[in-house]
Amino acid sequence: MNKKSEPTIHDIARELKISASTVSRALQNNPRISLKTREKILSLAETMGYRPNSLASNLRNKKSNTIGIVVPLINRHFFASVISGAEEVAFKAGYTVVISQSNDLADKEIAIVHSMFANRVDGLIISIAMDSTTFEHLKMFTRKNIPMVFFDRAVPEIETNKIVVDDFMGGFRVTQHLIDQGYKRIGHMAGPQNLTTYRERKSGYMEALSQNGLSFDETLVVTNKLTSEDGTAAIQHLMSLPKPPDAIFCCNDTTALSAMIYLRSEGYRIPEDIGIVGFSNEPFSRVVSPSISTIAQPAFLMGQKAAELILNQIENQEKSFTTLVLPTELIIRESSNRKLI
Amino acid sequence: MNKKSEPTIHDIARELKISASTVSRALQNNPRISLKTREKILSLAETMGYRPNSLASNLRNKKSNTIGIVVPLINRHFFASVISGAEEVAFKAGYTVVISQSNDLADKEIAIVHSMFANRVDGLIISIAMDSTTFEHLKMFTRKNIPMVFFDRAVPEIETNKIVVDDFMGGFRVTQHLIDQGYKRIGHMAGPQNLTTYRERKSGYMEALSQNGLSFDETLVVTNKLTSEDGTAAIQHLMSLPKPPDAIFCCNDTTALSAMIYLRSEGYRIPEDIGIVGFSNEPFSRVVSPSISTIAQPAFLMGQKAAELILNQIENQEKSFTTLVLPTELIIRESSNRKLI
DNA sequence: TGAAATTGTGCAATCGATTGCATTTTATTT
DNA sequence: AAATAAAATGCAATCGATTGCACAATTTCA
Repeated sequence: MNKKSEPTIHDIARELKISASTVSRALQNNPRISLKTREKILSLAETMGYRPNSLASNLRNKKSNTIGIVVPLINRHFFASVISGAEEVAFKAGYTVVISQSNDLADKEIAIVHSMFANRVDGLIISIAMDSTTFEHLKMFTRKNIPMVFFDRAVPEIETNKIVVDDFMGGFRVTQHLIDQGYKRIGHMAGPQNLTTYRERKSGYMEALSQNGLSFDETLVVTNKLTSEDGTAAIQHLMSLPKPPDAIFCCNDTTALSAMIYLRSEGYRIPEDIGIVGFSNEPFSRVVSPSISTIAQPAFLMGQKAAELILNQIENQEKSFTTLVLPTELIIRESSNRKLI
Repeated sequence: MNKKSEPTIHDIARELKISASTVSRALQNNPRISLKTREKILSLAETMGYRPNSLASNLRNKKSNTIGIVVPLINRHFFASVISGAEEVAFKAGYTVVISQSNDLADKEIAIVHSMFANRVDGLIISIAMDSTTFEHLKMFTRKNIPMVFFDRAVPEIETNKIVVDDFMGGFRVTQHLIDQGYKRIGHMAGPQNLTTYRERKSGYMEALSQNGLSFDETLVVTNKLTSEDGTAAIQHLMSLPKPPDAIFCCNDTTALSAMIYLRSEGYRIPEDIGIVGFSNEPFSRVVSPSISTIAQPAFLMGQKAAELILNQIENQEKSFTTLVLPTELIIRESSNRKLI
């Protein structure tokens, strides 16, 4: 590759017949260097096209100025938004962001986390893989006192910073809304119950039923991985029950959409015959027809907050852990609005 | 932070009363180290919880095993998909990916690129900011022989690897399709003409008109930044013309959607009265109603190819430059399909 | 058994920037 | 002018891993 290696502070020093220390200090605007020398150095650095080598200074300073972000899939609106928010804050603070996706595979997540440690990231922002059941690789980070923030999907048994949305209230609001709309048999498409996120949504759902004197019917709950296909399979199953539901709270918008598509192909009217509510407010939910009622999660904000938390821990030696519960917002759209609020 | 610093090869060496060189070699499975010593070392490394420090080895090897990716906005489906594809390939090859977003601002792009150079990325994958008009920061990379790949938005004057979709054919196909559907006055919402991408789409549009004996009417072309608001403003303008268009080729799906929403609010029927085609195949385009005809760009593939190209240059010292033109696919949906193909 | 060949390890420099402490230079004071 | 204080710069070690070359240990062969 580039044989002609880059100019270093030593090259500058040699040229000016001074020491590398002086050059280093001048470049950092250290007041111990006289204005005259500093200007000479800065100007030569400029003409030589000098660019500091972060690898070297990171090594010496034992600090990489890098934050790692691990998500299940970059190519998902929610995660991309979180990354976007985190990158924005990190960049402004002079940090670089390295990103990897676990594809929801535990093994890949472990490999990623080890690689991030090898790169000595100063902090880790992570939403764990659906598959992950052991967390030794993450405990390693807390043991080594490397700041970490879980977002969206957290590990309860690891004590560290967490940013979640209020999934319980989200599930509760959705269900209450459906009840308010006069739906009587409300089904639920749940996600993997090893993830707090989905457990909480289900709890909120159950609580709302209970508070309204509706009985909880386990047969109306389908648990799957929430892919588009899962959604189709689930809705088929639910509608084939002896007493099918008249409304469904889906744990994400993808399954909500699959359900809608299937229901419409079967001649059901939405929201008149069946009400549908999703979760996450995907970009498409607003524009499909009927538009999908859903819960908005402040993804971009979540990323910003995650980065702020991490930076606070890195730079201010903040030791205590924070759990941030961001509010969710119920967005009522056509798919559940039969009383036309 | 972590006072108790990490175990290093020296710690292992001291413990075993051997030299750090031996440890280093053993960890790399260098055959010069005897099996017995190697096993002793590996086992101790394991129990000490040793993790190599990439910063140090990167410095020594003058190689960061890192690829930089710069996009206008992470939080955009197309870019997120490219990143996702590139990350996948890079990770498999043992590379870390650092990502930044320019927000389409030239200044931020420059800062990012400099920071990536400071971090000594081994290669750069970039889609330039709409705002960028000077490219000194990118020429620096080519001058230093650091592999680079432009994707989607390339800089013609810089000779390096490029991956683009066939924008010309995309524009051509869209227009030909509209003509086939019997539309007579076809308008165009164009993007910033300093970007090849958008110039090519427009050229394709003009060529199709010409090949079909339709005259090109400059007043039917609106050029803007393709935001949702731009789309609304543009469609209002176009429809207020004395002789408004009966079809519009929008340079992205976002503006196509804005246009559709406005047109429907004004009582136009789509596709009967007006045909609309977008570009990029956003996830929402398939599911809105009417669904939006558009051009699919193989974003994930683009990211994979970009990473493969970069890796090939890094690892195989490939010197020649490649330009990859990926095919586009016209997806005919409701918004333009009045003859019901 | 001794010399040559083979195998295994260690020394020390290197990558480029940083920094505590020592030293030199300049300015200030008496 | 000498003494002291203040300011500017340099020396050398350090961060942790790598590697060419030298040296030591072991094996092989005559």
